[in-house]
Amino acid sequence: MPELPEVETIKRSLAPKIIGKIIREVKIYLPKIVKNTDLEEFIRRVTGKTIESLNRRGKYLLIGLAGGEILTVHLRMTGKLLVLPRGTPKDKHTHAIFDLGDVELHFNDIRQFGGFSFDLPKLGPEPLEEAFTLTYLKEKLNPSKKNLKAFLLDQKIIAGIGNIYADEILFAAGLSPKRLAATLTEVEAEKLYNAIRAVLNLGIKHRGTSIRDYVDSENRQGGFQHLLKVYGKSGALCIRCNSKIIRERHAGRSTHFCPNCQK
DNA sequence: CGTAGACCCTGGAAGC
DNA sequence: TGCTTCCAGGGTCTAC
Repeated sequence: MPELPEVETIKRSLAPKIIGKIIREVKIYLPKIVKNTDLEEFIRRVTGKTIESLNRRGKYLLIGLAGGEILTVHLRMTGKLLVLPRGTPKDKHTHAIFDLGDVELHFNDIRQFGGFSFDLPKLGPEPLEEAFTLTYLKEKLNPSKKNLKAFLLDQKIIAGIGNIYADEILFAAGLSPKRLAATLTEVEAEKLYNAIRAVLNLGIKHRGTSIRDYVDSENRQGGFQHLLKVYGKSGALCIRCNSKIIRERHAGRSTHFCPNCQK
């Protein structure tokens, strides 16, 4: 579900509520949410640890534990992390509860794709940090054989962009998702670079996009869904040129764009 | 190296 | 009304 702006919003709402708290007990109701580690070992490595930090890398949340270990969380499509009063009963889709004393952290995930790990895969640079430069983007565009949709979704190239923001970025840049990455001109590469930063920053400013399931740690929806220009708009008229927005499948994902003004 | 498709799941919407 | 089909914001694996 959540992409960079949603995970960033969750991080900001969650951090003041959990940093400094001690994980007194962990209950796992669905063992497969613990990835790459034996369940008993996972519980042992987490229990009794103070939460010292909360960071984001791409679409991952990084929970820094006393002693230096980092617990990573990926919410995939429908995962939620909710801070609730002590004793709140679990619901049908609550798969883990972290007892933090006065509050509990509930991991809730309808589709059961998300989970916890002590590993973090290799990811490209953060698009809103200094490491992501126009020069870097051009260096990656040039040899790539992917179309722009697949290029933006590749977490090893840039971390954190998902299906919604990829479509919105390409609209903002005036570029077709079908366009091959290596064919961009200097000017187009710069447009893409600026669109990536502008759209993601705007998404964060509006606290993410809530289309179906996304909420932050206080169960609040985002507001960026009201500002979408192409995602979910197939059949509607393009705000720039009045042509019909279409939907096609690219890179295995539903892709929305204006066939007239996205070149 | 690249991509296309299957897959992990549940549930809501749309089609018949 | 009820049954079926399609669709969903992600990432990983396999096959080619």
